[in-house]
Amino acid sequence: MPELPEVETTIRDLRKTQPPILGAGFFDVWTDWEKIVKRPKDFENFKKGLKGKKIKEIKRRGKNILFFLSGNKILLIHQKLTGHLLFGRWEIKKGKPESKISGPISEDPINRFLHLIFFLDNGWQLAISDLRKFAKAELWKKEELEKSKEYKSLGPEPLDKDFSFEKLKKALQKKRKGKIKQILMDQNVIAGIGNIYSDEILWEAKIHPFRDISKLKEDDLKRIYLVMRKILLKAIKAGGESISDYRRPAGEKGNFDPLRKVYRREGKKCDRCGRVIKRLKIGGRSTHFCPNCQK
DNA sequence: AATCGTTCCTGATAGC
DNA sequence: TGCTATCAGGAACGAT
Repeated sequence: MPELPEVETTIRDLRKTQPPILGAGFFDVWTDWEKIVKRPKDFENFKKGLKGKKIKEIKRRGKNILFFLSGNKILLIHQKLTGHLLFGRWEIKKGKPESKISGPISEDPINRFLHLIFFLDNGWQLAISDLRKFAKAELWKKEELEKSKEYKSLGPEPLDKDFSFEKLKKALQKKRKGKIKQILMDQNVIAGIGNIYSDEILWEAKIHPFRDISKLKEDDLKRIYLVMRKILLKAIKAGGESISDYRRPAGEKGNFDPLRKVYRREGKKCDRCGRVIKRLKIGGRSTHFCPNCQK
C-alpha cells in the first residue's frame, strides 16, 4: 500500500536513473484498461496530450506522483491500494512498443499486472502494475490542477521544513471530533499517511487509535508530532514497506517490513510490553494496536 | 457543512 | 480437488 514513504522512495528512484528519466520525452502509451486514465476521459486524447512532452521535474504531493511536463502540463499518478510504478528499458530500434516490461522485474509475480505503460524517447519505459485496478493516471494543465478542489484541499506535508508543531495542531483543528486514527489518515488534514503508518505512528506515540481527537492533550499531540516525522523518515530510509504489493520502481522490495511494530502483526507480541497485538476495524479499515500500552 | 455508506476491482484465502 | 463466498482498502461520490 503505497503511502508517503513509498511514494517518496519511488520518486527518488525515478530521479536518479541513468540515463536520466528527467528530460526524456513521451513517445507512446500502451494500456489494456482505458479506465485507468481519468483525465482526459478519452484515452486517445490522453495519449495525444502526452506525445512529445518532456519530463522536467518529478515530485510528490501526499500520495500522488507528479511529473511536471513541458507545455505546463502535469501527469499525475496515484497508486492507490495495490498499484506500483516500475521502470524498464525498451528498444527504440524496433519502434513498436510492447505490452510488457523488460528485465528481472517480470520475475516477481506482483509485477505482472501491467495496465499502463509509457514509452519514453530515450529508451525508458514507465509502467503501472496494479492487481486491483484502483490506480489512476491523469493529465492536467498545471494551473487547473493547482486550482482544483481535490488538490487544493490536501493537507500539509508532514516532512516539509516548515511543518512545525503549531502547524500540526492547526491541521488537526480541522476536525473537532473523531477517532485519531481516522483523522491521521484523512488526506485533507495531513497528506500522505495511510493505514500502515497511522497504526505505526500511534503505537510509537502510545496513543490508542480509538481515542477521540477532542480528548488528546497537548503532550499527546507533541508525541504524535515527533513520532510522525521520525517514522516517516525511517521508512523512507528503508525504501518503504513491501508487506504486500508495493515494490520500488526497479522491482525490488523495500526494507521497512521488519521495522514495523503493529501493522499486520495481529496475535504477535508487542515489542514494548510483550502483550498481544490486536486488530479491530475503524470505519472499515483494519487497525492494529497494543491494547496494553496504547492509551 | 460534516459525516456516513457505496463504489470501484480481483487475487488470495477460508470454508465446505 | 474444486467450487464459491468473503476479504482487503484509498478516495471520489452521492446521500443524509
